[in-house]
Amino acid sequence: MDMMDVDETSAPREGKPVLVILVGAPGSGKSTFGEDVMRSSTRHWVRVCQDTIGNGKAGTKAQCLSSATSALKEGKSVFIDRCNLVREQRSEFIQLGGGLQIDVHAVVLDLPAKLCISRSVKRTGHEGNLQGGRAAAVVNRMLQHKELPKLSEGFNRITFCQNENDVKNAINTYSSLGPLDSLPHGCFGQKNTDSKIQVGIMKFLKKAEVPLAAASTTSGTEDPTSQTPRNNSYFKNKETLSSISDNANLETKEVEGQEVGSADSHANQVCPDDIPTLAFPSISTSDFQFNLEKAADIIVEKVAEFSNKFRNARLVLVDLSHKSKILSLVKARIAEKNMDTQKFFTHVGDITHLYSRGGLRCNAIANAANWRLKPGGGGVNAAIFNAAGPELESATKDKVKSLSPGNAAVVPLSSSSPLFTREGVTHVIHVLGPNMNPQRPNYLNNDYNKGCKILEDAYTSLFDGFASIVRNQPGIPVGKSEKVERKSLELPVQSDCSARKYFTSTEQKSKRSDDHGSEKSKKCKGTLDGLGLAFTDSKDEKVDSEQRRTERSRSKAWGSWAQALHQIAMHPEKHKGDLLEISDDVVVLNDIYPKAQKHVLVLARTGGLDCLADVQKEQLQLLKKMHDVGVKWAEKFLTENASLVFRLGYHSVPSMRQLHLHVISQDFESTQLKNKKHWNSFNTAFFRDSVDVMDEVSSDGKATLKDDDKLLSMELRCHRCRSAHPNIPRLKSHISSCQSPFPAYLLQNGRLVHAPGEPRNSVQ
DNA sequence: GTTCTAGAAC
DNA sequence: GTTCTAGAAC
Repeated sequence: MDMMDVDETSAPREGKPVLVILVGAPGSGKSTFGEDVMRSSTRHWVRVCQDTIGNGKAGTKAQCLSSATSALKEGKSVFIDRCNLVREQRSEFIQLGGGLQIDVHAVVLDLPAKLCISRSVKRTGHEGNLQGGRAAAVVNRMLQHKELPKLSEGFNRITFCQNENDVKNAINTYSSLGPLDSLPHGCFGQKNTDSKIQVGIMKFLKKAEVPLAAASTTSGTEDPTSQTPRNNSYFKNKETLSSISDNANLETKEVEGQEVGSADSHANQVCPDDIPTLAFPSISTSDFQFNLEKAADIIVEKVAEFSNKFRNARLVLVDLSHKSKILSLVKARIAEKNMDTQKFFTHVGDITHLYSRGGLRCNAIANAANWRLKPGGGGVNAAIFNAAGPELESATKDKVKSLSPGNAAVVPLSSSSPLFTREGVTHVIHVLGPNMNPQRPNYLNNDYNKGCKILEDAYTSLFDGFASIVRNQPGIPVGKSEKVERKSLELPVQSDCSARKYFTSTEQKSKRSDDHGSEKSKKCKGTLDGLGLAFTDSKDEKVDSEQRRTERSRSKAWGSWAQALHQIAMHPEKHKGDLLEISDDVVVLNDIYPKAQKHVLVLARTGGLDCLADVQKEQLQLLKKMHDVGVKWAEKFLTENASLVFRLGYHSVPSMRQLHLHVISQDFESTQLKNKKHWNSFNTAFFRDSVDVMDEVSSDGKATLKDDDKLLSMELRCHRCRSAHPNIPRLKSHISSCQSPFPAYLLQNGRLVHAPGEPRNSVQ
């Protein structure tokens, strides 16, 4: 504050402003945070507050953006003081900072909801006029939709504060950030679900060492006034590690105290941007003295090429220092070309500690190698060999002896390597670029025609190598392919069993087991082999009946996403871990998008039996078997929860190929039940009760289909009291409390399965 | 089947 | 302004 307005001419070139996006509910203390920092900071700060910017009227995001822009252009650092709880609300501000090539930080005031509410209820004269009783509801609603910021959104640094002490520390950090200082990049202070996932995996791997979700900002670990980023030394791994290991232990205990579910249960927690990631240093620009501008052009060009081919992967250019010239050159080009910063961004940090110190998960890292592929030298090469342990050297030797400029070699990391256990890195890709340093081998004597060509080749080889890792992650799992595929790539354990398999063994097929009963190995084998669906049609199904049926049925075209159940029915042994039961006739599995508390599928294994329309009298026994197995599972679930009620039936027109019986509890309590079609497919005549289907096939040789599209767009009615509701949320809130008995129709013929004596009012 | 998102409905 | 739906893309 005592700092005078710094105009552009007198502002030191290095003293760049910083854009800090405050994230937090009303009452979380955003304004106080800004004010506290401004009170004691030697920087010139501007607080851009949406509540006050409108001069009495409600402010807009656009006003905030323009006000922030002009302050930043004047060299002033800016706090964005609005809730910014969801990603989309933050994105334009991040772009703004990216365009101006300045650091963009998030400070997340993730304090207990109770505290935020009590503060906003109490306060009077709040700028946003949010006070009194209304505040509680608003805060609650906002918090329900909060999306914690991620580095991949484009932040350089994120500080999470979960209690007042964290807030105090963060205020200190920013208060003492002088005009010429900068703060280390990365995630700080987060103890969220990500760490739980990782801990779960590490437990499974039985690794003693549990990675930090991120280096904590708790007092002492961070010195904001330091000009050198804490994570700048490649050679102090051991010391730095032990200095934070106390924290790590504390955190381990804390997290382990919580319920750590199975890997499966985390599937829906996987964040959308947990995708295969390659971190790479700039090739040839340090020791090999390659021209930075030319290198930056090539990096951006090659990244763009890669991104066009691979949508489900991301690349991160990493360098140690904030002052890295190559990073800022590349950053400028990213902004210029408006590149997707989800898929490509820059990161300041140590490439051997991206996850443990920066919260950035990378499956693969690139090494700027020497031609002999030997450890030592210096810089990135020494650091990576050092961090990876002796295994990397031997694995590299096994793979390739030497590297000529412009080439890359993919080396899988042993699961005992600290890079694997601590950072989640499964592969190191060695790259050798062109050399413009007379002191080093293969000196090009400033021939940039050759040099550029070689550097381009080097990046092409690097990205191709990464692509081969991504591609060799086994294919498409049940239902939604991409999500699980991401999951499989995200977690070291899975890569351990799947991706690496590609490199270490070509004889996995001989291992296919036929002991359906054994479930012992399901954790790894199941999930991993389970992902290995190939969509080539199998030859071992009953070809004769297949042909007859395809002739007969009106050859419905099944999309690629509709094949998963068919694949499972044909090759259940490949999916053991995902299945509840396998017999000669049927397979039982949980619906991966359950529409109720309990929702399983009983899948027919007969080839060519795709839907109810394909069913004939010859399948009557099969239908009975499916029904019996379905009832058996319903009864099993009823022993766990007697209040459930089950209904068994088929969709008149299923979305997934391969005849399957739904066994679904009638609470319909599921976040996966999202739209009218979902509801109506289980609660109109479109849903064909199994008992009725069996009766009809028995008497007429075929089931009646109710495939009118109108059924799926019918008004929403409660399945118990038949009351109508305007939309899905209102319907769901109604059914969560509706106690009416089921309609008489459902109470007949055993259409519902419930525990003996339950529900009380369902007596026929 | 899901995801994404424009724009209708409130 | 926000919530919710519905259609397209995959």
